[in-house]
Formats: sequence, C-alpha cells, structure tokens
Amino acid sequence: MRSSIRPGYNPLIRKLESIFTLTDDERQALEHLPMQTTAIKEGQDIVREGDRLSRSCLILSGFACTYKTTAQGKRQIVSFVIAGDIPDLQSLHLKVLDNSFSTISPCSVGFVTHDALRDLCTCYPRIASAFWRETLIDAAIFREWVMNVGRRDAYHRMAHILCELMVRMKAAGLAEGHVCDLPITQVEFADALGLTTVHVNRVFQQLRGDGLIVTQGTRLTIPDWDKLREVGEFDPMYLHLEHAEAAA
Amino acid sequence: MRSSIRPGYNPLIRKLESIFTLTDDERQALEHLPMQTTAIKEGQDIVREGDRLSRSCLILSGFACTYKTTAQGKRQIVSFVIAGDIPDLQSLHLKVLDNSFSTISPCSVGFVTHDALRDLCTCYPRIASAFWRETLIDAAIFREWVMNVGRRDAYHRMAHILCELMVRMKAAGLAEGHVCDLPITQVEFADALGLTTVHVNRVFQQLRGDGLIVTQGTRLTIPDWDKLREVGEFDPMYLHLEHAEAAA
DNA sequence: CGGAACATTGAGGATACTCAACTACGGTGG
DNA sequence: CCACCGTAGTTGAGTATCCTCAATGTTCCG
Repeated sequence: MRSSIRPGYNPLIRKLESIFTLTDDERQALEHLPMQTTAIKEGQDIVREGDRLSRSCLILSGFACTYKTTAQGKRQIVSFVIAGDIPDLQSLHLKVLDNSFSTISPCSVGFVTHDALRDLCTCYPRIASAFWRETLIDAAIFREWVMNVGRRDAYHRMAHILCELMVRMKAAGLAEGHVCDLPITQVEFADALGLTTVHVNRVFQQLRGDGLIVTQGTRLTIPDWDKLREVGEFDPMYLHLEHAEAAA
Repeated sequence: MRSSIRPGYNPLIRKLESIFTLTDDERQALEHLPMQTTAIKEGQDIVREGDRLSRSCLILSGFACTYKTTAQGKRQIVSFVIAGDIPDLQSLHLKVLDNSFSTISPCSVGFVTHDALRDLCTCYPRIASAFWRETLIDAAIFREWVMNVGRRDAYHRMAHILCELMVRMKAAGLAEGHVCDLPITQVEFADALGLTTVHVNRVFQQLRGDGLIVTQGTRLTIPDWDKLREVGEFDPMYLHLEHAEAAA
C-alpha cells in the first residue's frame, strides 16, 4: 500500500522481528548493515543464471520474480519476490546461480556483500539461523509449487497461487483485509503456473464469474476468502509463518 | 551397486568429502555422531506432513522419496532421496514438516537428534555451512523440478529426470558408466512428473523405441548419454556438484 | 499355484495449447 | 491535442497432449 519507504525502514528487520525478538545488538548490526541501495525499473534482470555473485540483493520495495529458461526459450517463474526477501541469499553458499532474477514492478533494492553477510552470521548466530530458515522456507514454497503445477488443474492452481500471494503480502504488511496491489500480468501468471496466457485469461474470467476474485487494474480483492482457500486447497502451513495472521 | 554397507561406512562423510577436505577433528566428530541405525522396508512412511521432529534421518542405503498430497488425495513426489541425503534436515529450523517422506526400496537409515546436529554445527562451522549448502542444493533441485513439470512435455520431462537421477547416482557412487539400479516404479515416476501411470508407460516405450534408454527389471542403461541429455535439456549445473564427473 | 503389484494396451474424452485476430489502455511524439 | 505505438487483455476455432476407464499381460513371491 505504501509506495514510499520511510528512511531507515528495513523490511528485513520487520521480517526477522516476526520470528523472534531482536536484541539491541542484533538490531544495531542489522540497521548498520552496509548496503548499496538502488532503484531499479520494472522488467530488468538483476542477476542471471550462471552468474557468480559476491553480494546478495535485499528487496526493499516492489515486486520481482526468480525464473529459469528452457533451452527452447520458455520461461518458468519459480517464485515471486516481495519486500523483505533476499532471492539470491543462496549465492552465499553456492558458487554459481542456477536461476535468473528480475523485477516485475519498479523496485528499491539493497545490495549487501557476502563478506558483510558472513560477518553478520558469525557474530550473530541467531541471525545466521534466521537466514538459513528463510532459505528453507523458500524451499518449502518450491515444493508446494511442484505440487501445484504437477497435480492441480489450471483453475485450482490459480486459486492456490492467489491465496499464497495474499497471505505473503499480508505477512509483509502489504495487504489490508483481503485486498492488495499485485502488479503481476497474466503473462507472468502463465509463466509461474506453467500455462499459456490465453488459458490464464480464461481461468481469471471463470474465477471472476464465480465471485472468487475481483480485479480493478492491478488491485486484487478476494471477496470470499474461505471459498477461494477451499478451491485452491490452500493451507498456509508450508509458508512457516510464526503468527497465524495467515489463516485470516 | 553394493547393497551391503561396510561397517563404519557413512555416505554422509563421503558426500562432504566431495565438497572439501575434512580435518581429522571433523571426520572424528562425524564418525562418532550418535546415530540410531534402523532397517526399514519398502513403502513405509518415515515421517508425515505435519509432524514435529526432534531428530533427522540420514539415508545410509536404499531409495526413498519426499512427497505431498493434495486434498483430493493425489500424490506429488517432490524429490527422490538416495544414500547420503538427509531429506528432513530442514526440520532443524522449521518446527513443522510440510511434506511426508517414505521409502521406495528397503532402506538403512540413521536417526540423529537435532541436539546432536546442533552441537556438531556449533563446534564445526564448516560442517554447518555444508549442511546449509545441502539444503540449498535441495532447493535448487526443487526449482528445476518446477520448470520440468511446468514447461516440458512428458517426453522431455522424463528424459530430464532420468538424466538427473543418473548423475546423482553417479555422484553417490551408485552408478557405473551409464548404468544404475533404479527401483522406481512407473507409478512413482508418474507421481514425480505430474503424469498418469498410463502416460508414463507410453513415454517409456517411446524412449526405448528411440534408443535413449534400456531397461531390464530395475536396471536402467543409458546407451547414448549425449542424446538423452539433449532431449532432456539437461545441464547438471543446478545440482552444484563440485567435481564435474557429472557431465560425463 | 494363486495373488498382488506392476506393466501394457485400446478407445474415447477433457484440459489446455496454437494460431490469429481484435479490443482497451497508457504513454509518447508530432 | 490527437495520432500512433506498444503492452496487456480478450475472444474464437481448431487441435494436441495427456487423462480416464477398463481390460489384459507379466513378473515376482509366498
């Protein structure tokens, strides 16, 4: 909802605080984490498959995605990335990136060197654990996506992903009630769900017709959360959120 | 190939040694890691979605898989698990399991308490990093599976997964040349690829007809590796193996 | 020898794709 | 200010991949 960032506001700190209470030392360290902040416009690759990184990228605001490409040039989006996420945190331990990562909307991002992250991890074991945990949650989401793409038809698949996005947006403080601003095009949904744009369009119409979603531009409203959740067989457990504000 | 385990042989140590040279201390610690070893017959659940674990499970020998189930009871296998893998290592940082995990063939497994693992991680940071790294590689494999299921048709999808299995088996020392023993039924391939058994069967026949694979019982032979790799668009990069014995 | 699990086959059908056109909308430049 | 362009969304007709159902063959094991 808020498109401007309060100076000093850091969605990473917000996220970690939802997991455990930071000590003053830990908060200080996070607030003073050396970070090169940059604005990036939409549709820009930030890193590409095969890159070797010496820094990771924290999303401060905006919407992004990680994706892979088949030899035939088909794109598969493997995750949507929102404020507070560090989509290439893995590069701290894996030498070469196995996926690309680009913005969907204009983004504000902060680059943190691996050295700085490693220092943080050695000095503050709880933060190291939290980072590890974050990458484990990413993995849990990938697992869920495998199931979503492998075992649900287009209609249920779309319902599921919309539920996931709403819950994650809510957890990030980017949704009120069951309304949020989702700058994701039908092309991108298609690439995330393993469908064609044409089919995504038809599924959207069906969901709208069934009163499960309302769209006005990029604004998504879910009028009957329980019904959509049921259609999408959505159980937020796999997101491993501490506070079950999720299920709301 | 070897179905019996040398006393003291530990596939986890083997795996870690492929990443970096263990110090004597580290090897000692790993060899004396308290572990409850058990034999489990095929088709047994070891842990289930929703479980809260206080120990993790190291596969010493045999074949297993992790899977999830839709509300309608459809199963999606999200990964195949072989010797040296710790499929529920995530439970060290995530309270509740979001997937089940069962054997495919008879397995020998070792249960290690989270306390023991945590001790190991605090005393030996390089082992902690290696564990983190392992979970990151799992995540990379999930990403690849999302793409495989989302953006490749059944024929290429099957070729891809067979390549992945062969490379992983080889890295674990369980394949010679391009031959290995794969106790995976067509039902399980179907559940892993998001297909039906009937279709998997037809795809297998096509692959056999095209001379890409030869099967004799559970034994899989890949007569023309380069050709299968091309069909499956397989690039082992995402497996993040240290030694590119992979590409062979 | 009988049963169970796995593999195979055929016929018909549904979900999702391809191709191609057309509309709506926002931004840009003349 | 409007024409123009690019992107996103929508629609229709025909098609292909993959599914469902149901039966049959095969292998392994007690």
